[in-house]
Amino acid sequence: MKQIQKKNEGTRFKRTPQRLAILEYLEGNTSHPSAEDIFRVVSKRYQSMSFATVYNTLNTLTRAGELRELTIDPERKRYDPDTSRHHHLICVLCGKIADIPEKIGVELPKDMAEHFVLLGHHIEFYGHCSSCRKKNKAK
Amino acid sequence: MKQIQKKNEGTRFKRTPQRLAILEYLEGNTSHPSAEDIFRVVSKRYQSMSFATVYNTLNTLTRAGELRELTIDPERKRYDPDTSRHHHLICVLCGKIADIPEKIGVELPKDMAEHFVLLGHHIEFYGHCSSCRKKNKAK
DNA sequence: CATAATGCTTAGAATGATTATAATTTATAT
DNA sequence: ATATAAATTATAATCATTCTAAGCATTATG
Repeated sequence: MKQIQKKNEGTRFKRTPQRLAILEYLEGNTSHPSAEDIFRVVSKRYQSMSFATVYNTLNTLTRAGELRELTIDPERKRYDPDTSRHHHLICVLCGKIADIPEKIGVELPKDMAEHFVLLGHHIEFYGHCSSCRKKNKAK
Repeated sequence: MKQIQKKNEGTRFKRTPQRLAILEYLEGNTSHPSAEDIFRVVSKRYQSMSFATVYNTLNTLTRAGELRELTIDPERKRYDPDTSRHHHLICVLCGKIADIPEKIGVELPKDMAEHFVLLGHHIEFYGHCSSCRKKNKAK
């Protein structure tokens, strides 16, 4: 994300305070926030901030390849400032999403691999996170 | 899907013509249709069919474990009558979604596996399908 | 086979996420 | 300083999905 700020210097990407506030919030953020999550936090500082600005900025960053849109939550888009290849682990109890490094070798079955040009893949792991696991034991 | 029909005999699942038409359409269907896709086809036969009935039925089937809701398309839910564990291959050019059998061994990194109770996983493969590949070559 | 009870269907309204619009404001390069 | 292009804003619009309330149809039962 720091790169975003650098990368966009000297381009026609205007460094408005609203955008900088959104970038600052996203920088290193591993919570996979929705647009609303972002709006809620950032609009506290910039009271004039509009929801539209959040969406505009997220779309601009996504188009620029600086942000990854996640299609994991069926109710809303989530955003991930980590655009490197990695996977996700979803707690089906609390909904938290964690990152998993891409060390996992995965292959398409041969018959399909012959016909399909593979560009990438994404794994969603489902289960119970450690904190929910503990809560359940406590019962 | 045939099982749905059997399975629900004798239960309080009412076998209305609308539901049977939806079940028939879904039976063996590998197109991963959206609610609208289903409505478009099925409402041709049952002209009185309401969109709400499609949603109601899809939700009922999903809750009964007879249908799988896919969170792959960021714009809308897709439905898969194959509820067995398997993965998907998405053509980023035409949007078609194909099934991949679950023969693929995948493991969580050890440090994460220790803390997380893993229930399942789902892989999305992205690339170009054979038909789009041919079209592109033709240019 | 008649009927009650429950569950289903329906149209339309409501909701919630996201995008579009159009006027105003601001960052940036000159 | 200022022009220009681009961003912000409030609001309206759109699209998928859910809710509601009234009437209707399946199913179990007598």
